[in-house]
Amino acid sequence: MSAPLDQDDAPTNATPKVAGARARARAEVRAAILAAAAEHLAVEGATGLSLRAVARDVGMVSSAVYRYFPSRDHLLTALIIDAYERLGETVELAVVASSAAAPAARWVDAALTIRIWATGHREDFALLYGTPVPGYAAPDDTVAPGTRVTRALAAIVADAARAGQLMPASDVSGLAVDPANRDAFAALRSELDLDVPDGVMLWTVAAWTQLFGLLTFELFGQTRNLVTDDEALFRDAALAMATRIGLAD
Amino acid sequence: MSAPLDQDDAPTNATPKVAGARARARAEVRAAILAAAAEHLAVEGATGLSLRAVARDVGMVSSAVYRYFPSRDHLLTALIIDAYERLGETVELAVVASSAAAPAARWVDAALTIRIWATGHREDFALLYGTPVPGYAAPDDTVAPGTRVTRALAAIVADAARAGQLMPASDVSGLAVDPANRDAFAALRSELDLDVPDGVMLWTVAAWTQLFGLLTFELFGQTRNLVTDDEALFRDAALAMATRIGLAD
DNA sequence: GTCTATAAACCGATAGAC
DNA sequence: GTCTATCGGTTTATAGAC
Repeated sequence: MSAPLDQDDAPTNATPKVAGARARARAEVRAAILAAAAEHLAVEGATGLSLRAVARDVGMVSSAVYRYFPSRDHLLTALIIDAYERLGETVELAVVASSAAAPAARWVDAALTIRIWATGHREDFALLYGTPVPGYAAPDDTVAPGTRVTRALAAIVADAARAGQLMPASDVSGLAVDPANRDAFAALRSELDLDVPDGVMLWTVAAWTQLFGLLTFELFGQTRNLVTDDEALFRDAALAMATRIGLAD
Repeated sequence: MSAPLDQDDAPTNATPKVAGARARARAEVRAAILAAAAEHLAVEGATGLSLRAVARDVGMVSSAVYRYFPSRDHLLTALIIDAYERLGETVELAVVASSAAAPAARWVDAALTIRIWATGHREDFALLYGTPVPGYAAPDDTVAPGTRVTRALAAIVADAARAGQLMPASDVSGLAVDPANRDAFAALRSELDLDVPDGVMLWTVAAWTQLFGLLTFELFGQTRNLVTDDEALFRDAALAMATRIGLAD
């Protein structure tokens, strides 16, 4: 551990003359706070995130942080949105990059991309998909960034359908969905440009929950000693679901 | 907000006289502590579980609780084991009770039983399957109770296999599993008396993660506005997985 | 085995000087 | 915008009287 700093701490960039561009400085401090908070997340979890501790790490005093984030919950919200955006962007890039590949391969690739991100950012994964922080209600700002991953996955299925590379088994395309959810599925279909039968949508949703269920089990220790190679199981499961959806390989 | 109390607050039960058969009294106090702790879990989550607050609720002083649980972590462990046992017992009972029914129906029934328990005990579900408590490492005592649910689900597949009511599709029974996990699958097979091909085991594992993934999404708010009737989606997905495994209906 | 009292930390949030 | 100082609360855990 190094001694706490009470001066600027800008390792990569040259320190701007402090009287100069206030706006830029502010953005930098904000980023520094977020970075320190993210580190804290890894150790104490979201519940234990403390503005004071973060301030200490970044070399400020607690009250100064309130100029950047009006409360602990606002800081938490910023962290959540950031994490959603980074994960979403990562998956979107992978999906775009693989657009020439076969749909099933694209699905598996996207799934593995999610897994790599999740295993490399366990604390962020827990923040997004783990137990909600007690007493904290995520504001609506977080919901749009949260859909990026889902949209990216759905785009693979949508692309396949448009390209005629979606060939669901007969017992899938004819699968009936509970009437209670028929309207919701219709809304989802248009929302995601997913011009596929209900059965395919059901399996797509199933595959989606599957991916995150498997990751949750792996990262939260539920598969202790269950399997030797978690990635291999994940890949096998992802491929099985892809072919079940009807994605061509 | 009501004024804080410094006296007993026992709405339903009469306060037991603190003398008498020490051993029984001890067990009762222990149970009272656990009950109060469980209530607390619902509000503050596992991370925020506080021995003092629990002591306050049960009408003791904090130091007295240390006679029953040597530390906060021991209390947490007891809570985890209790929850696992209760869920496990619930599912086991359901599986036994349905032993005369068709395998697919048994699977859906067991799945719905899990869901009912989970939705009725959100905090326990989060404790067992949510984000691990930072700084707390679950001791090995918790792993055996944790397998009860899994075993109960696997028993349905095993029973079906023994009764000749397991008819996996040809693309399932012939499904190859990554060589890295072949030994693990073999161990699992004998551990669970699951005399089925690798492909069926893979789909069983997939279905298992599926159930909990769906529940995690539902209970942790990931399916906000996604679907109208969560139970219906859950049932549809469970049935789809059951038939995919090859369970007869 | 329960109590009082205490140590030694921690927290979010605010007031007001500079 | 950063600082000191502070309010009013929280926690785990222990010492020692009864």
